[in-house]
Amino acid sequence: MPELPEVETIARGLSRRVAGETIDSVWLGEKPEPLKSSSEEILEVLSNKRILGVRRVGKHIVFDLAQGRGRTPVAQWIVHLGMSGRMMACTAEEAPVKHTHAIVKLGSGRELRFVDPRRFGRLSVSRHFEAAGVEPLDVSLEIFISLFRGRKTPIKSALLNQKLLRGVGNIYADESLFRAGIRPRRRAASLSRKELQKLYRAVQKVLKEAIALGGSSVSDYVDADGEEGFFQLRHRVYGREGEPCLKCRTPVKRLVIAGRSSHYCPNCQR
DNA sequence: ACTATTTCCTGGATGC
DNA sequence: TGCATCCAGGAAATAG
Repeated sequence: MPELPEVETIARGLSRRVAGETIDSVWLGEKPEPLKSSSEEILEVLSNKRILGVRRVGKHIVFDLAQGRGRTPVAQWIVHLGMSGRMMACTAEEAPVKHTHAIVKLGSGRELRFVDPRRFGRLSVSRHFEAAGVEPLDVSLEIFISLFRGRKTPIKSALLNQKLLRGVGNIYADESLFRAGIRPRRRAASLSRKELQKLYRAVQKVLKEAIALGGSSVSDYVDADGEEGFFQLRHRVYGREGEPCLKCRTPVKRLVIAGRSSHYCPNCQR
């Protein structure tokens, strides 16, 4: 399940492979499940464009597009991988795998393919893409603290809210809360300044470590080159229900908050 | 203005 | 072995 570190890894890999390429043609499956854009809009915006580069915004992969040989971006192609989405760069000879919903043929003969078995992913186009929320790795401590002011929702839910912080998903929310020593059910507004500062540092540390390790490969995540990440080996609570806490040996607990599994150590987190 | 709940989707795991 | 059921989760939609 791609969150910020996985999407960052994928976007970097894609940029390395397809930056500068022209888009020759686009094929969209029957139900590409576009977010805000119709199939017609996607085809219209992508045609005759060149990919300037690929970057990550929150959990979105953003392809910056220029007209013809131009150097200024005039539109963006935005891909959200959802739960099971994959964006792969491959040669035209490779047989398309099941659940391929979009194929973009590039000038070099290579192709970008969007594959998504569970269909939670979304494709869209925009001419002025702006995401809600702030980037957790760019935000200042003061702004970070202000995000949670007056919020009665559990801190876990607040971390998952993409309109506040963008890019943090279930794994990194749990791992950050563990490292900050904060229970997931605590009301966001009840956290002290000191606790929020710990959380701020924990979020940034966890995300940076995960990016350095190529993300977490749970279920079937692989990056743009088909490589697995290694941060799952550093998970301290996520997916470890019943197993001993790596700090104090207390069994890790799991509860459901906002419909999401939340893992924490009842002893280390207060 | 917030917050909580439901919905979408399918592969894999579990249970009988 | 095979079939039914449950579960995972991001974010939009809906309800409160």
